Amino acid sequence: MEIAEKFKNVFEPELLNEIKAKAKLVQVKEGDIILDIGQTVKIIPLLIKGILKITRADDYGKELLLYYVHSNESCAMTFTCCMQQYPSEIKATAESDVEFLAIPIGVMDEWLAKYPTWKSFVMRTIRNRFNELLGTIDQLAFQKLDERLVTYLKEKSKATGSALINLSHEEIARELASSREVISRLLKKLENDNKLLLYRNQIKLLQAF
Amino acid sequence: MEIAEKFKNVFEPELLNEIKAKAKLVQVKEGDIILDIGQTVKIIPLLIKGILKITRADDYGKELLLYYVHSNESCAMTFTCCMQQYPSEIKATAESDVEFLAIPIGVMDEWLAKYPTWKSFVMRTIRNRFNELLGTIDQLAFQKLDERLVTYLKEKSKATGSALINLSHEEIARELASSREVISRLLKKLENDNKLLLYRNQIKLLQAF
DNA sequence: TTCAGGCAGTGACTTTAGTCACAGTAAACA
DNA sequence: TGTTTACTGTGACTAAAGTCACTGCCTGAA
Repeated sequence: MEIAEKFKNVFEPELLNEIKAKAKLVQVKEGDIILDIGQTVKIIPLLIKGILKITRADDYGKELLLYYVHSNESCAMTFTCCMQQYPSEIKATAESDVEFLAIPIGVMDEWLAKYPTWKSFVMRTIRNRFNELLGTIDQLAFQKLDERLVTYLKEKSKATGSALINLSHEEIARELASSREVISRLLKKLENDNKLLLYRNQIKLLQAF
Repeated sequence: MEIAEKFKNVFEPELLNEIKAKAKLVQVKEGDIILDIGQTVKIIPLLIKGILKITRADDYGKELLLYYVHSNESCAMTFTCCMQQYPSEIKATAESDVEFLAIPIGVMDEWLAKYPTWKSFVMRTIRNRFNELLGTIDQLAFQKLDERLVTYLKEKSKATGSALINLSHEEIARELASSREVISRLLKKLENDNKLLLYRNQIKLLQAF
């Protein structure tokens, strides 16, 4: 089994064996919703390939991007939710085709006590997600929409590893909890400032960005 | 030692003994800063009495209230920061006179593996703080300032257990990352709507609130 | 008792963001 | 190929929030 190899520098050998024995490989397609708000957390995902997008939504359809989960990472929310079988407060969508190891929540408790590498993985993950949420809060509280848009595009580009971003203005507005027209205008201003080029469903970031 | 009694329904007896042996009682005055942004976390606080206010600040002085830590609770940030000796991303101020048990971070690791009640306390705390951060994000992303102000006043009242809130408009503006004049106007509107009464450095919430 | 400093109220204005309406254009597909 | 649909651009307006400037008032220290 090649899969657990990805984690061989993260977890101790015994734990890797446990993972091999207990985890199930799951594959989902781009756009699939892994977990929606209100659903009960049933597994802990360990990402092997692809990117998960974690978002938050209000009662009437508005949405907001919180952070991405990359390969070799996991989602802190699931750790803490699963321990006591609480429903999820967030939504996880496959940003690209995704493969992950689904770890049954039952082993969480035991592994935490038994495997130091698991414990520090969990703590590191929680710490990172906390900081990402704080980053999101900073953006919302202290930055204007044009700055948030720039940050968003940079992150998106970094996440996909490309200067070409395939998104409509509508989708961007959605993830920033704003509106399409406003995003269109701000993007146009960035284009006029030679920071990027606009195409239909596509944005190309330039060096100056 | 009476102190650990407060936690006798939360932790197992052995752990209580350890706490008695290793923790140090600390008393601070209203307004004291327990931990500032950038400082290294040296202890885990277990609150016995009073309220801690956790805030976030940007590079140029603007501030934002994140959440309160009440009696019998702790701060999730310190858990995860201390594990790897990272600097704090947040600021903790004593909202009232505060007493807490300072637990040396060294024991964290050991207790997590050894005491199930400690582990679930930690996980519960992390989960609660996550949800509070999500609440803050919701407010910022989806609510207008007048709604945020109302929520803020309600929380404040709940935290202190009183319908009388001793704050200047300036301070409120600060914690909502807004400006004094705007808050003054919104408060005035609430007063006109018979939701509250305004005094110098004091606000009285009415039933209608 | 006076007076300086902190606090509150408010008018006038600017900036930022959101909304409405509509036009033009690219892509999809029948 | 022509038609439909989704995406983009933009003017005009409204709403929300922030800023500036000034006034008056309460209160605590001299």
